[in-house]
Amino acid sequence: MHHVIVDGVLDLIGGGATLTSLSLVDVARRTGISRNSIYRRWHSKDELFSDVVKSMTRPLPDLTKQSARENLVTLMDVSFDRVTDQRERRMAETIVAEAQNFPDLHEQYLAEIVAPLNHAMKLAIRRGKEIGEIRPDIDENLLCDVLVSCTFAQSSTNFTEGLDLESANRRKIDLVFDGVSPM
Amino acid sequence: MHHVIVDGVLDLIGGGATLTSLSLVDVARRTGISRNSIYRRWHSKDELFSDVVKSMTRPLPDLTKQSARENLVTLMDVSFDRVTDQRERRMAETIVAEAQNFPDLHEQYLAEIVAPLNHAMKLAIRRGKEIGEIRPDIDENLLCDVLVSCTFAQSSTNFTEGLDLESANRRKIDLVFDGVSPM
DNA sequence: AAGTTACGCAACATAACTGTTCCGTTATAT
DNA sequence: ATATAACGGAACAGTTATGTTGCGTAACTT
Repeated sequence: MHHVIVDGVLDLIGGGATLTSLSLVDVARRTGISRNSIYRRWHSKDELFSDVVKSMTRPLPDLTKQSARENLVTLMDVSFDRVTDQRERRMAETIVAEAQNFPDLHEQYLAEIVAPLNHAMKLAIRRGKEIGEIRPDIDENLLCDVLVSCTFAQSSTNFTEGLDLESANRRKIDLVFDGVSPM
Repeated sequence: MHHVIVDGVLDLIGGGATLTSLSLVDVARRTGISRNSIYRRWHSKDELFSDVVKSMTRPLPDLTKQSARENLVTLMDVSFDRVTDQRERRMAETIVAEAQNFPDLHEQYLAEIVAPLNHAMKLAIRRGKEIGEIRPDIDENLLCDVLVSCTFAQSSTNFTEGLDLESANRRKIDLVFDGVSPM
């Protein structure tokens, strides 16, 4: 039941609803569960949304590869998968867009979804430095920012025309590693 | 009057409202203009929003510098300024988040806001290739995607801690140009 | 089998936005 | 000065969500 409702919320958000506009009436209609039962379980929309975000957390892969490039591509792919999922992407977009209306939810999102990816990225970068694959003078925050941006922004703007999504992350990593200047 | 209402909408969106949740009652209250007058001028919320997006278009700077790095930094700064503006950033985020509910608006946003920046970026990249500042084998779409992502994503995730925003764009350009691998 | 828990259905008052209408007032133009 | 256009105020019915309550039923426990 819990899972059905959380799932229904994700469906509705994925279908175009907004955190503000989503009504518990909609959720009840969608899931076939009485509005009453929903009110019994969650005392506010915020609590329900919090459980939805909790359901979105997934374990990140371990950094098993020896190559920093490989590890970073893996992380970007994971993040990209998440962005590719219509429901979770829309949920994330809506949380960002309505951060002011749901500040706690936004914070939870940053802490449970964004931060872990960020942390793993930095770890991979640091290891890349240790094994001499990344120059030691590179700003970890800056590089991390660039890479995470690439996976997140892809959804926000549809400017990616004629870009092979399968290999995009790998090619972006190569681009950032090798640079675009002539040797 | 026209301008006052459009401005009021931007204020409200910037203050946390959603395209869906924003009511013309709110707009009337905010602007002090009677709800009646608003209905007379715009027959739907979509038309009003369309004018709001129109008000957000700004001319992009010409690519006057000789250096591709400089031109690209300039473009990223312009884009970053836009993202820094609380109202326009929120408007953009909301349009993306509610693309399904307002497909025409989303298309207009892509065409009038995103596409021009994208186009200018690619032009700058192409010139960089011509003058030998960028390797000819670099995929323009890929590079453009990475750079535009950086400016757009900055808003979506607040992972940018300890990053000097003033110089961030320049340093990102340098990072992408020079690469992170040891020479 | 009896008790507890969870659920669905229905109703309720309250509140908010919509779209439209009618009417009075204030500018603006010629 | 007078006609036209633009505006504000107020009211209207229709729709929708909220939060709560009462009641009947189904399932699960011991």
